[in-house]
Amino acid sequence: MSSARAARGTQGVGPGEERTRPVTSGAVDGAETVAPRGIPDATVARLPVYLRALVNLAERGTRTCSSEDLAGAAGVNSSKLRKDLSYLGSYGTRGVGYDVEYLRYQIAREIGVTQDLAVAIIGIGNLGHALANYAGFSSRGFRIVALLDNDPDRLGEEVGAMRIRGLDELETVVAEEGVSIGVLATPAAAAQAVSDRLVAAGVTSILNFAPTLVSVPAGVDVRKVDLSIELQILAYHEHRKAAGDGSSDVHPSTRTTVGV
Amino acid sequence: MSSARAARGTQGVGPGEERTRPVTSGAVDGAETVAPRGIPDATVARLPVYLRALVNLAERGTRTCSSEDLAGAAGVNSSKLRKDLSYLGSYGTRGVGYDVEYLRYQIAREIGVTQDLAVAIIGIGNLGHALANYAGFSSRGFRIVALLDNDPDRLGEEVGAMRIRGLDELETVVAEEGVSIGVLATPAAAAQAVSDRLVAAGVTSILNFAPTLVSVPAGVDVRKVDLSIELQILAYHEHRKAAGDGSSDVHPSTRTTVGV
DNA sequence: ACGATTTTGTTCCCGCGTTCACAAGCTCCT
DNA sequence: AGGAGCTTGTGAACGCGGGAACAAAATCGT
Ligand SMILES: NC(=O)c1ccc[n+]([C@@H]2O[C@H](COP(=O)([O-])OP(=O)(O)OC[C@H]3O[C@@H](n4cnc5c(N)ncnc54)[C@H](O)[C@@H]3O)[C@@H](O)[C@H]2O)c1
Ligand SMILES: NC(=O)c1ccc[n+]([C@@H]2O[C@H](COP(=O)([O-])OP(=O)(O)OC[C@H]3O[C@@H](n4cnc5c(N)ncnc54)[C@H](O)[C@@H]3O)[C@@H](O)[C@H]2O)c1
Repeated sequence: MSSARAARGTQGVGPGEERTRPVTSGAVDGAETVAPRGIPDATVARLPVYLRALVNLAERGTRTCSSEDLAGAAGVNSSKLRKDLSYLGSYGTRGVGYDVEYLRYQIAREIGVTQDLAVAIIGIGNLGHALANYAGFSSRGFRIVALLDNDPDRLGEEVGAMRIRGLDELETVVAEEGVSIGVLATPAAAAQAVSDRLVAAGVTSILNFAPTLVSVPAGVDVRKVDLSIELQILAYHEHRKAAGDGSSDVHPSTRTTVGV
Repeated sequence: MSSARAARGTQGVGPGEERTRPVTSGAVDGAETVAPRGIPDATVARLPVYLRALVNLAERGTRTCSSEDLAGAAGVNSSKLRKDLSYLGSYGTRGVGYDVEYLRYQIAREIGVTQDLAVAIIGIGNLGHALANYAGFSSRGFRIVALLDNDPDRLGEEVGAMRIRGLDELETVVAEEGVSIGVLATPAAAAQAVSDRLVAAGVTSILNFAPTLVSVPAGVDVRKVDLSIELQILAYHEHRKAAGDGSSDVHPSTRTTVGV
């Protein structure tokens, strides 16, 4: 309880969350420098990208890399990368670059995936099956400890190396396995109710695939993955590309650097 | 050479794209007022949310709604909602609110989902199956016209109401069905190559589920959905919640219900 | 030993996005 | 008819994030 952070989770797509850090530019006098703890949300969202890029580099045998290299691998501006990393500390060496292994560890530690977090998936239908079978989670700091569904026909079914259990075991599983993240893959109509039970059982992070808003108390984070919305955003641009051909926007011809 | 510098699509998670509209303060004199066409990316990302909320309201029989109502249903600030809608035009009535049906149509038209867009899914494994079986896409402006895979064992397999076809049919399908959006659900190693073929065949929008960057020429949009990254972002906050319990700020001013 | 070179960490600035606050406009009641 | 009460649409303030530019540090070469 406690930890009444100002209302946090609602959406997840954009960094449109809220307060980032209490830095408060102010500083009337040089007395208080304020604890610099608190990494901007935009940076937090990129750390996993850097982590993955570092893992790839390490697998390829690279020992050190410059911010330029890493930024290229992660698909971001090198200046942004350096600023992001500077929030964690000074883990690079000027004139040399970053030690891949060391930085990898530091980022993993900052994210908190040095030891696996327990994850439960609720709603083992089409999507739930895919998630349960996905090997990528376990290699990235997560341990799927339970698959829950309320359809009697599914109970006991083996998915991956795991058995589907009844929804009535939710509270037990969360407590016994120390589940910290719940993945919602139920129909939209069931999402809020399941979310409420997860929260009541002590889960404080939810990844929601159902196309609906779930309300949670302060202190609980919800991120939403909405594939229809992703497609519709693409549709908008597609639409504009086709229609606005002669209006304002560029030709489909070579306009490499659109920006700036 | 770093070059390449894919103009538009790289990430998809944040609104951290680039140019929003070519407004460019310009207009030395009061002659040209500049075409107001060009909706901010952040707004575009929310339009589908509003659209869904409106559909829900309509199904519930609601005829009109205020910006406050709609904002509540969509989980955003009403002020933001009004400003977002103002980019589309003046579709509300002061003192009354918005006509649900009318606004729904206007947003759908702006997004470009009044007639269905053709979608092809490439890589019909765990995730591809789930996507192919998902009914939610067809009801939201998309028509899945092809399922492609390069595994000979999968060819001909029926998924949903559709047969899996070979990757060699990619170009044919794109041309014949007028595919405008390609969904990448192949392993990461194959993503870039498939993306290249899609683009060469004329596809200008890609939704990428593979945990890797795909580079595309200017004019092609890529949005990335990365579930491991979503989990890791949750992990970060989880981590902080557990560790920073006594470290920082905030009084326990129990602030409930987030969105509403 | 010392300067040239490389690359980080940081500062500064600009522009987008969010939010407040209010004027404009519509409806309804008296 | 006229005013009271809402609700939209927008102008303005402001804070965050992105990117360029620069200063500090470390290595290399001579
Ligand atoms: N399949 C996709 O590709 C896809 C894409 C986008 C969004 N989604 C969303 O993800 C969710 C799951 O999609 P799906 O295709 O897997 O649906 P599905 O119908 O195949 O699976 C839903 C599962 O949830 C179970 N369930 C229902 N109520 C439950 C409850 N109260 N508690 C626990 N389990 C419950 C059902 O028994 C079923 O097994 C839906 O909200 C859907 O809109 C799916
Ligand atoms: N399953 C999940 O829940 C999940 C979660 C996050 C990310 N992903 C990512 O989504 C992608 C698909 O995941 P999955 O679990 O379905 O994997 P999968 O191995 O089950 O399916 C991949 C499919 O792609 C096909 N394929 C391989 N190379 C191909 C090519 N060149 N052209 C066309 N098809 C090809 C394979 O035959 C297979 O059917 C992967 O990149 C994975 O990392 C999956």
